[in-house]
Parts: sequence; structure tokens; C-alpha cells
Amino acid sequence: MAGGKRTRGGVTTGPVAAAPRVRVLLPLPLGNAYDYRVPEGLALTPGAFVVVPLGGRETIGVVWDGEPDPGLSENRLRNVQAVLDAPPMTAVLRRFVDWVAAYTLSPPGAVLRMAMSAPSALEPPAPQAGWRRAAAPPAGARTTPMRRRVLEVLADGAARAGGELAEAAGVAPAVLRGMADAGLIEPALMPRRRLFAAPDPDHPGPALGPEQREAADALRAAVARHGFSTTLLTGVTGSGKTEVYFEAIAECLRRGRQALVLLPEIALSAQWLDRFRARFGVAPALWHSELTSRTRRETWRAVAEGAAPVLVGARSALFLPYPDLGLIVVDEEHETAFKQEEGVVYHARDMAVVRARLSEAACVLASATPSLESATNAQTGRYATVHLPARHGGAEMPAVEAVDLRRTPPERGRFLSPALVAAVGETLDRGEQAMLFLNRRGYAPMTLCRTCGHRLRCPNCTAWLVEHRAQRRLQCHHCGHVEPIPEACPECGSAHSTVPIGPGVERVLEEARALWPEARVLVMASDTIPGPAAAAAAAKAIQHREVDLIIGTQIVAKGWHFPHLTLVGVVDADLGLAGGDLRAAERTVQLLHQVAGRAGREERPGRVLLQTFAPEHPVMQALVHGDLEAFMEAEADGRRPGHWPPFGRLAALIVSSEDERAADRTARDLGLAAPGGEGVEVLGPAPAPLAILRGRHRRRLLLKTRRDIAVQPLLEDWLDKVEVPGNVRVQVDVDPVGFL
DNA sequence: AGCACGCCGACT
DNA sequence: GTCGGCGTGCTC
Repeated sequence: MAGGKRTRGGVTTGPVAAAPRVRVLLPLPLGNAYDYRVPEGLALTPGAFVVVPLGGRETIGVVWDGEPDPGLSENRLRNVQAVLDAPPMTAVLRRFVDWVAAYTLSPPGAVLRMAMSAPSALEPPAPQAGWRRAAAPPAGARTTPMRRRVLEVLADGAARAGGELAEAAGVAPAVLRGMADAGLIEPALMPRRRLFAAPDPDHPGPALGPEQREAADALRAAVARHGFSTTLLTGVTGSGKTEVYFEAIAECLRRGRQALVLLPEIALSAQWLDRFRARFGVAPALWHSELTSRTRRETWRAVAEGAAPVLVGARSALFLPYPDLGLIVVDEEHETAFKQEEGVVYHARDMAVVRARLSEAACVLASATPSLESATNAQTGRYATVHLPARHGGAEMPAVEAVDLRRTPPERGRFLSPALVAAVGETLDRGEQAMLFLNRRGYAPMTLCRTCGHRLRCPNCTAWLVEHRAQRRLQCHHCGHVEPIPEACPECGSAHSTVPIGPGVERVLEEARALWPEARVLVMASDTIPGPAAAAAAAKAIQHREVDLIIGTQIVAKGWHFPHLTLVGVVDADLGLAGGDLRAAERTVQLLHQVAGRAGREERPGRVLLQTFAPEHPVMQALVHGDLEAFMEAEADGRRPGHWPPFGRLAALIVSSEDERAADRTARDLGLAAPGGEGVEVLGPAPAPLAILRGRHRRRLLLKTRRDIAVQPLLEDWLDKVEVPGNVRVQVDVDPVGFL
């Protein structure tokens, strides 16, 4: 708390009536707000950021709503120490924190922590010191050519920062010190640097087609109503949804309210930022986990002061202190990356709708492949719908064909079928770009000993070790364990007996190099594209035709615009369908449709080949016939009778412990205490698909209820009934999306 | 989340 | 004989 401006409470004197108390919520997983005594002379209203003692240290908390506990004895109370000079937390954000805590069954303090993710932002920013021309320079002061140049730079009377001033005048910083000593210049406070230039809603942006204009009008109207609404914005990949919702942002800016755009992978959004700049003239403020602490602090503060009119961020941006949020856009709303799986387990898309409701703001959910949840809400009229029926600029959707791997398999030890090899060859010969998609990092997902059949496993998880040949090591994709590739089988000791089983992108790269030695190949996976800079460089290289063939994991599905790409080959279209996941089929359709949508975005038509062992599978049929709506309807028909989401509610309990028997005991106890009754069902306990993760044994139970039954009270009663030992953790996941 | 208090191995 | 490992428990 160095140098922070605080208001100190006066010293309490004499025995008087009981001192007033306040509830203070602390950004810790405490379960409840704590009560503190308010010293005389300190004015506290809900939302104020305060410093309070906790144990042996000082903590920053927020004065919370509600009545302090009168039963708490006076001698346990401690004093609020100070009020921080920061914009108080708004009532909307406080209600949002409470709402998320209640919905996810998390301690409110754990949610508050997400809303205080830049603690240093609560300090008032240090005023920046600079120099200006002395108001009354002493008559006899010497001027030299260098000194005169400095005075010329300062001629307008404004203050300039030292380093900048010295550079502008072409002098050493020492010259400035000399001039200050001579009284020619004097120190002055600089105006605070304005971090985020205001996006201009009337900046001339790209022209919209008639359908886009109509869609934009509908979104603008929703923003103009200045009340809560949710709109599902759908349209095929390349139909220009982004430019359409930009008009909603423009409307929001004209009305002086703030806009928030949530993107699933902010680090991969270089092209999105280019489009924003083209429409609004400047870059938006950004929020994601990799910001430096300084940028984080400044951005948080700018948001709180209303100085960041548009913020683009990952899911955590939902918890920033916007004073008056008028619009939230959730782009690619179907993406599972919006689900936070650790700590406070929440779905940012769903919480965005909640925050919009509390803020009386418009919410826009955009996707070419909406989730069944959102599609159902649109169908029942809970959400408005805006649809863009065609690609922008007359481009056609690519033709999708299935390649039956049972009839035309690749050569032995290869993974690309003759049809796909031919198609890539033709595309490259025409001077166009091709893409091979395989959602698997590394060289091979499993390594087997030919002699004894042993498979190399992670020591901490129920998972195979993935060979990463480029790095010459084996890696666990769940816990980060790495080890060298063994010379001999660790089980039977046979030398040079291990063989890689199955392909990853590195292995496809190897095959591509052999097939098309001249082609310039770029691999796009999270390990080759680690951040925003790499993503921007990759996009540029592809746009400028410095790349002929792209081989990528799911990161290639993320809304890129590659104008010269005309062929997409899906190496293993069946990959996502294995396992008993409720949403496996839905997710596969969404992912493959998004990947397919990278092809043929400009004048030349696109072509997509899906390598599959099950061309008759509804997922492949939906993609081949381009009929996702029929697929989603069939999917809905499959889930409705069993009350599966979105026609019922789910909550998962994940019991984990390093002690397998303890995990089993707690899971069994939970199973015995399971709630029941009309419309309530509990499945499990069962070992989680990842039965051991990071050395912890995991068991799952699943609560399924009818849609009209709230799961939270059931879960609370349930958990109250079971004694959980200290070495066992029970994690609650309301509305689970992954089932690992 | 911190930071305490509290029971069992290698060292000034 | 202590210094210190981090395992449970509390903080208005």
C-alpha cells in the first residue's frame, strides 16, 4: 500500500454506544463476509474498497451489502483501517459477484477475487512528473544552442516528460538538470497519459451488404432500447457477423455506454483486432491473463473510470468494474473455452447474459454454429434471433465430401488417403493454399513396445504419453510431465522396440514433407503459436502467400480469414466422437464446420475432404449436406426425452484425493446421501474418464434434474450431509460441459 | 489465500 | 539437543 491516499479513521475515545459495524467481503475463499467496526469519522457505503486487518496482516476488501451479525461479540471485532481512494465497486458488480457465487456454489470471496484481479489498481496512479518552461526565468541565465532547442520544444507552455523532452530537443538529460538549476525550466505535473483512445463510431469502416445492414439495424435497435435483451446472431462462416456486431458497438459508443466483447482465445485474435481498427480507427483495450501487471493495473483503472469505452477480453473480463455497460458481445458463443474449469467453475457465455441483465444491457451471442443451449433459447423466444443467410461478398460455402477410409485407406504407415493426397497436390499446383486439420498435438498420441505390448503412460495421470519428436521427448498433455524418449522399453528392456502409434500434426508434417518437398509448410498448434505475436506473424505469412500448406490443430478453426485457402483436409474426422461425452457429436460438428469455413472465402470456391471411417454418421452427413439445423434438431430430439441439457439441468461432483481409498469412500458416501424424488436423478459414483489426474484419484457423480428444478439447494443439502475428510476435495461443477 | 501452530528427520 | 519439513485450521 505504498503511498496510497487513504482516509484514516479517527481515534475512538471513551465508552459510548456500540460502534457501527459493516460487512466487508474479502477476496478470499471464506464463504462469507466478515464484520468490522467502523471507527468514528469514517464514512462507509457499500462498494467502498477498504483496508482491514485479518489475522496478522492487512487485506483489501469491499464493504458489502446486508446487515452485520448482531450476535457477533464486540471483542471479536476489529476496526476498518482505511478507505481507499478508488472508484467504489458498483452495485451491479456486487450483485453479479453474489449471483455467480450462488449459482456456482462458490464462496462469494472467491468470486470477488476475480473482480479484484489487479490489486495495485486500487492505488491512485502516481502523477507523472515532467518539465515546463519557467514562468519567470532569471534574467541572467545563460542560454546555449542546446538550451534554446529545449525551450523551443517547450514553447507551447505544456509540460513534457524528461526523457521525451531530451530526445525531442536532441540533448542529453544532463542538460535539463542544468537548466532546472539555472531556473530556466521548472518541474510540473503531466496530464495523465490517456491509454485508450476513444474508438470513433463514425469512422468510415468497410461497407455492409444489404443483409448485413438489416441485421446491424436490429442489433442497434436492441442497444438503443437501453434495457436487457439477448440476441443470437447466427450466419455461416464468412458472412460478416463481426462487422455486423461492430455496428451495435458503435451504437453503444454513441450512447456513451461501454461495450465488452468476449473472445474465446484472445491470444489468437490478431486478425480480429485488425478488423476492429479498420472499423473504429483505434485499437480497443485488451484483457487476458498474460497482461503485464502494469498494463493490467492501468486497464483495470481505465475501465473503472470509464476511460476504456470498448474492452475486448477473455472470460475474466466479465468481472471488470465497468461503470455503465451497455453491450456485451460473446463471439463464437459455442466455444468450450468460455467454460472455466478451475477455481470458480463458471460458463462465461451464461454469466455474460446475467451480467447484461443486471446492467440493463444488450447481450449478443454470435456464432456460425450456435450451441444447442442458445439455439433452443432462440427457438423458445427467450432470445431474439438475427440471421445472416449468405457469405459476404458473394463467396460460396465450400463443397464438403467424405472420404471413406474403409474403402480408400492411406498406404500402410501413412495417414493421408489417395483422394486427399491428390486434392492437396492439385491445389498446390494451381498456386492455391491447402490446410490439413488434425486436432492432435505432437508426433504420435501413443507409444507401444513391439516386443511386450507395453504402452508408455504418464506416471501422474490415466493418460498416454504423447511423443513430441521435434523436442525429442514424451509429454503428458494433462499434467505437463515430460521425459526423454526411452532407448529401451521400460517394461521389458528390449532395445529400439518402441513404435509410435497414430498421428499427430508433427507426423502429418513428416508425411507432407515427403509428398510435397517443395511446399512451404506451416504448423499451427499451441506449441508453435504460443502467443499473440506468433499468431499475428502466422496470419500475415499466410495472407501474403508465404505459406502453401497449413497443418494445424483446433487453433486453425478460430475465425481466421485466409483469402487464398481453397482446400481443407480433415485427417481424422472421427476423432472427437469417441468417448461417452454428451456433447461429442455437437462439438465435432461445430469444430469441423468452423475448420471447413476457412476454405473458399473469396472468389475461388473452396473444397473440404473429411477422412472418416463412418461416412454415414449423422455428423458427417450434416457436414456433407451443409444441414446443421437438421442435425441440431435431431440432437435436440435425442436429449429431450431424458431431460438432458438444455432440456434439463446437470451438476457434477468431482471427488478427488491422492488417497484412492479416501476418494472412493467419500464418493460412496455421497452416493448413499444422494438426493432423489420426482425429476431428480443421480448417476454414479464412477471413476472419472481421467481416473487419475496429477496424481489425484478422481470419482464423479452427476445430478440430473428437470429444467424447472434448481440444482443449487439440492447440492447444498447433499453436501451438508456428507463428512468430507481433509485430504479429499469435492468440486462442484454446475452445468458441466466437459466430462473428463 | 496467508500464516499460524504442531508433530517427526539431519545438522550448527 | 535444535532447525525445519509442510499438514490441518483459523482469520470478523
